[in-house]
Amino acid sequence: MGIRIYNTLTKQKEEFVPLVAGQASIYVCGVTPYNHPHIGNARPFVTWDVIHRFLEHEGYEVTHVQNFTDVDDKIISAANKEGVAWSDICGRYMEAYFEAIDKLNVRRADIYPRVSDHMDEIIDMVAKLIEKGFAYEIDGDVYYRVEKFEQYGQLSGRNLEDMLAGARVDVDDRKENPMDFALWKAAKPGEPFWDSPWGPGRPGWHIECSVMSMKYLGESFDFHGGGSDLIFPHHENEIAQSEGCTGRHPFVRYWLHNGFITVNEEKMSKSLGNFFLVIDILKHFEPETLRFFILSTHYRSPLDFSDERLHEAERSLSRLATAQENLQALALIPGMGPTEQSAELAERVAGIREEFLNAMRDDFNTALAISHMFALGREINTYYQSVVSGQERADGRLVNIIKKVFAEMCSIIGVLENTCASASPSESLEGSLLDLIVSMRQEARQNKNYAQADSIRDKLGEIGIIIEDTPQGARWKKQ
RNA sequence: GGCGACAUAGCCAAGCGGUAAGGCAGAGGUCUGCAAAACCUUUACCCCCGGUUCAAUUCCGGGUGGCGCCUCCA
Repeated sequence: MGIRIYNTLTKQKEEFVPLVAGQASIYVCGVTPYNHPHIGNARPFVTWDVIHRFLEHEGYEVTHVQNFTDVDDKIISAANKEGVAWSDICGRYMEAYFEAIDKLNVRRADIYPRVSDHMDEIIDMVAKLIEKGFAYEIDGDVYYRVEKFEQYGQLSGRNLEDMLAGARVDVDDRKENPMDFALWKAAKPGEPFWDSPWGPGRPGWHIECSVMSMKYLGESFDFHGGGSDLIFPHHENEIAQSEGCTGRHPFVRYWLHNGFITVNEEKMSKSLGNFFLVIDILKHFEPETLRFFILSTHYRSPLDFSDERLHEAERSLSRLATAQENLQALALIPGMGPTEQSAELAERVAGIREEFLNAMRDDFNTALAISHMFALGREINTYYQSVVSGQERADGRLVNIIKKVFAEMCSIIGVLENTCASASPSESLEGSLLDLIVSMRQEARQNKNYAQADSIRDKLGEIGIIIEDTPQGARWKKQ
């Protein structure tokens, strides 16, 4: 079974056929670094991280490019406000971006191109568009001539007349058509600028992505992603620029757009001021919880954000973490040969794995895939209980298979990946102290001194440590 | 005004032609010294009205409701 993908361009699911067999090229619209990333920003990069991981799992060699729009009005105004150079603002928030994605266990893309490093290529492309008749210069500005590009509106499903009818844009009399958009903007006082054949200025918003995606991935490539608010005008314009320039179609084979994160059912956005910064959420929740929350809904659906939802995600995830703990406990029990039950379980586990993978192959349906992780968790817990209670003997080979499958799922979703690792040095003292306390409590229990045992448990609970008694002794975990 | 997508249990959320996955919360039970965790059982006239079909939550048409894009925005 191949991978099926919903393509915004055709509005339907299509079989993924890469441009080059065995390879997958991805360009994702990244952030404008003028503030810490908010979770609306986090959704595309978590989503694309999973897509990247899954494509690799399926054997594709992935090239993943994600840009930084480091030349922009908002950066300039932030810099002016603080009285620092615009490049300082960019530097600070690009760093913040990387800190956030590292915490969210998002693997790095292969290339992070910046607009300011691609001025020559941008100028070349604008010049070429003028030469081909797709653009014209007025007073140091350069505009794209939308009427010249026949398929304009194809991606967003509109035509020029409709757009004009409902136009809310300020009409600029100098433009040939109100929908014509800027490729190059003449410099205004106090703004950074670059020299060009049309005088000093800076690029319009859309041209950068055409230039940088084609530079690193070629004139035609597989995936282009971003939030659905980018469909129009940004991605529509990218197509017009790129295909107008190269004459090649398609510029992008599969357009993927993620839904928004909302708050009280309204789009989270900086202009509405209802946004939550990743850095702030992580003061109250584990990064893994936020990641799991994002992935527990299909990427195209809207996702309403609230503390309550996050708490739910936390509890759900801990269910999976418990199953993982049980699996690790199982691995420590000396294994014997297979039994009839363990053979059946092995079969069910293989079935769950297939279903998980099929869910991912169906337009990266992480929500469905995760439900199969819960199914596996249930199997693990049941098996663990029957082994621990002596009803069933441990099958070492089976335990290894389950561990492999569970780890495989975790590595695709990008969650519960490092829990096997031993405690970090800073936690090891804490860990051994807790082990000591737990063993003292065990002693009390053995002496039937339940009052003391319960008091220890309660007091640990007050500081956020949960004690669970199991047939093989007590174990502790952080709340 | 133009365009697009969405409406599934108390909440969240998959499915999208053959009468409904999963999670959270709730109820009952098993296990436990007691808990916790886990396991078992339990909770849906799939927004409304038409149509197509042997069969529709799933397709088509029309409503209703909230959402997004058309202006910077992930």
